[in-house]
Amino acid sequence: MFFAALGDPTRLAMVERLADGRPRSIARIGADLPISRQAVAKHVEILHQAGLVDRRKSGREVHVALRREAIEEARAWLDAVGAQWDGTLARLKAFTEQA
Amino acid sequence: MFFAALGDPTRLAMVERLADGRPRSIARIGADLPISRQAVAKHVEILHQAGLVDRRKSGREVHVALRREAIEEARAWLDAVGAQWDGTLARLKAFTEQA
DNA sequence: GTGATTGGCAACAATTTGGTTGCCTATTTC
DNA sequence: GAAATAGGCAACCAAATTGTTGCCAATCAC
Repeated sequence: MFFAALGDPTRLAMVERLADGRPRSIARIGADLPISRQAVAKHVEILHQAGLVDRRKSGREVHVALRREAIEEARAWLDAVGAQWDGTLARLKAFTEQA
Repeated sequence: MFFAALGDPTRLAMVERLADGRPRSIARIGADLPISRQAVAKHVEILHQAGLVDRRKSGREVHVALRREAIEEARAWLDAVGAQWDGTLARLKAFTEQA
């Protein structure tokens, strides 16, 4: 799940750092975190399964990059919730049904 | 935490239904869920601690309402991530430091 | 007042999660 | 080639999460 992946503080910090768009190796991601490389690898795996990051192998390293589309998906979900709240969605629905 | 509260599928479903802006009692929220009322109450408590819902006691019932500001906060976070990606944030920072 | 309904509290069980360590292979670097 | 570095795999552990049940108090409906 999407939000679940962002729900862990360690992963949220990872995402925030990757948000500059620059890919990083697993070792590099873990460099400023107080956990083992294996723990970092597990978090990356969870982010990957949630569709939040891409992994590209290059030599002995794996470069992890944030997927921009994933962020936009999450925004779209929140927009939908906000729209429903406004009643905008209901009005839009009425309009499309009429047309 | 914010995203963690949205990370559970049951709670996500609750939020989606509450997104119409209408408060509901705990019993009412649980009516179409396959879990006990006590489990529902626990989920509501988690949503409340995350700042996602308000609770208003009325007689023997507790009315639970989604907090619109919470949704906007989440959107703001995602916007910030997107902005950093664009470099917009970096440019904004350069601007404010110059001023 | 009796009975049903709403919700709180506490104890408990099962599963998931977040972390560790040890060992292995592959790839650089010298 | 030897040593160091990057990462995968598996076993294991502790703590948190998600759910349950039983019981209790308050309130509503008749």
